[in-house]
Amino acid sequence: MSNVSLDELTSLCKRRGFIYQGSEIYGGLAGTWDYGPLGVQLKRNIEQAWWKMFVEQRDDMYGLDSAILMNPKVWQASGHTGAGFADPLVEDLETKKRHRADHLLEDNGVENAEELTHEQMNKIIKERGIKSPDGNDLSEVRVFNLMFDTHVGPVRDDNSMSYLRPEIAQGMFVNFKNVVDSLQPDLPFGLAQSGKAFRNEISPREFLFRVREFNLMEFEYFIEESTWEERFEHFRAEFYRWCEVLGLDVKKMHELEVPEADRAHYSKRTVDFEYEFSFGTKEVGAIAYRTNFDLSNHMDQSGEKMLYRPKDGSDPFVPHVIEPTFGLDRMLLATLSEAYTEDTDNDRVYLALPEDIAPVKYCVSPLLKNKPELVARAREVYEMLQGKYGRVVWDDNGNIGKRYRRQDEIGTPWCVVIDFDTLEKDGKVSLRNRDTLEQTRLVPEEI
RNA sequence: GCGGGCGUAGUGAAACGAUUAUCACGCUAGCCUUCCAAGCUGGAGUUGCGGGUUUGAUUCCCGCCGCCCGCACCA
Repeated sequence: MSNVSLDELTSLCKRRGFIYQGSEIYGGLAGTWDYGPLGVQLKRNIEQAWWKMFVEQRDDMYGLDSAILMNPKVWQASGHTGAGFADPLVEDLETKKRHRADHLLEDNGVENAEELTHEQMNKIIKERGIKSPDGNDLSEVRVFNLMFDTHVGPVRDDNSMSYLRPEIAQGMFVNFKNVVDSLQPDLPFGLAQSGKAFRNEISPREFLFRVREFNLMEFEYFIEESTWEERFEHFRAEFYRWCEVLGLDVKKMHELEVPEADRAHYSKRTVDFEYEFSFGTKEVGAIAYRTNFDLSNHMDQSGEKMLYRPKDGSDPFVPHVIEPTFGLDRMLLATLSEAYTEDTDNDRVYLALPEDIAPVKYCVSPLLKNKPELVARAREVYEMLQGKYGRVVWDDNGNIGKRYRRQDEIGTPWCVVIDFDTLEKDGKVSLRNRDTLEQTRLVPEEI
């Protein structure tokens, strides 16, 4: 619909109270954003729509809300303390370009380089005189860990070290046994949760797109191995149904079949779902077939039996997993980009947000502010609508056109105006539609 | 993290080594206004942070923070 620039969108978000830069009065903190009053309402509406569609309206999905801090053994079992999240990097001393040390070694004929320690990598680079792709000397190997570390408890030593979770999936894997024991779900079933995750990105960019603290919504859907392709396709279709809830144009959604070399360490197949942003076509969600990598590893590491026991008495097994992931902030950014509409015919900008997720549902105004009888009736209607469909706001500032423009910019789908005909004729109020500008008249009880 | 550019009200801009930093829109109070940013009269609000040079710094210099572009990275 629109191809709004990030600058314009960022500006509107700030001006109207959707999103502010994190810690702004102290000069900001890169990669963090704060949701203002309208932004948090929009975010919650999206999250709730997701929960409703995928958890409440299905009988095979179970909700969960696990802790952000986890036992560090979780991250060893999941592979996040190794290559990928803790990358060994070297720098070209001339060009200052950075390269993955393990990739460079493999390019130079060293096998399984990612399993080497950094000391071993340094040694090989020195012994064999390995240069950068541009033929220059290299710096020492340094680890760049994408996980934020922290310490749990009063003593700051290696034993107290933990991490802020870089993904929310592990909370569902480690609770697999608990849910099976307490609810005895039949396979297939899913665990769903939404929440914060943290990644210490090298360079945050593009507004809400690449950030250091973000919200994910995802589920782990446990299946029998033989059914994985069928389940994968099911969620692929569901993904598009979800995009419609957000009002996203499916023509702007693109699938990227992630080649093996680029896939996560746990994944046997991954499809990224990308949206055409003004700054490029970028990932907003994905579906990954994680096999039984996670449950198997947790079973090995913890000694707990991560097994599903079929009720027909056949052999227990470790289920496989399909994992659909939705980046909440990225989805929200796509939703705003899509909704942003320049209506030059009417000299206005409005957010064509779907009614279910718009932060404000109704605005109520007296046609004129200086007529007490109009104001009084408008107040009654305002109070009547309060809480009926979510957020309702009152606006009597300036003139009616100004109020419409203001509500347009925050995406309020309906404006209710009380005028003289309301009082003198039939009690009907006007209901103005954000997108069509059309007005209908009806009694307030019919709204 | 590297290289380049940039940082003045909420937004977009202007100006200056020196009196109280300007303008538009927006916001706000009052008047007015019988449905799409009209008008009138008021009001609030700005030099990112820290240091240096200087009689005097928003302006010049340095550091930090942040933003943009490119590279790299991106489970």
